[in-house]
Amino acid sequence: MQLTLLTLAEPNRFNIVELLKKAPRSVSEIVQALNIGQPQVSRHLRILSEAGLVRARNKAQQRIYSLEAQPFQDLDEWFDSFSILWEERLDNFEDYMLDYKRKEDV
Amino acid sequence: MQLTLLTLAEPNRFNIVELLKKAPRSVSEIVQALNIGQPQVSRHLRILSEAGLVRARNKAQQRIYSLEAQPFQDLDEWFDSFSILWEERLDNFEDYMLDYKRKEDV
DNA sequence: CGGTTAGTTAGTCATGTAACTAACTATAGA
DNA sequence: TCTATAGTTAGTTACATGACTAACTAACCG
Repeated sequence: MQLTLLTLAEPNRFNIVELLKKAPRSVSEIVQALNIGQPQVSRHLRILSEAGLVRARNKAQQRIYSLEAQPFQDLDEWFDSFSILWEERLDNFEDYMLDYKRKEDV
Repeated sequence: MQLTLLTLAEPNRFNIVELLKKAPRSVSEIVQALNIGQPQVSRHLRILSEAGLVRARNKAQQRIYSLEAQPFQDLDEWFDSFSILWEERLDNFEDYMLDYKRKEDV
């Protein structure tokens, strides 16, 4: 998960992922969409691939990249675990904060 | 969101956030939990703070840091948008893939 | 085969950033 | 006011990583 975050933090890779969310794409399609050269895209795709975020299938000379579900699902769950911060039962959360403060004050 | 990702990608900051998810904490409590010095923790907290992920309140000489909800909520929503990758209606998703392939073949 | 299209790999360079030490600031208490 | 506690800021160094160019590999086609 740590690895997934690190991989997504790079802006070009973030953009590649956004692109692939809409549909699988070939390397040259990705190159056209971003503002960097083909070797750079290739390298970022390798990093994404090694982190398990994308997968490639061959289509003649083309390589069609698409997203893998798992790591995104993992992060989705992780961020869900923060919902305590905003969810309905704010009152309860505040109780818990107060409780913490009480503990501090000892 | 980009910024939030970048900020969270650093392992120590990730750990700090995990800690603060459980409860607000003072700097020294965080220092004890991690394996780096106080200046480093202080610096990471500043970065987290500038990215809007945490907030501090003063308590005598201590600074008590806690999480801000908003950026986590934003990322939670963003990752939700990937649920097309794994959710129930896989069949529909496959249709959509096939549709894409058809487009390719033209 | 020879060429063309599609993509990857290697090597160099520059930049950003994390860790460390040392010095500084602020609050509390005797 | 002097000292101790709690944290921040500054300056240096080292390392990781992204961009670029050039060279390489693979698949298809005439």
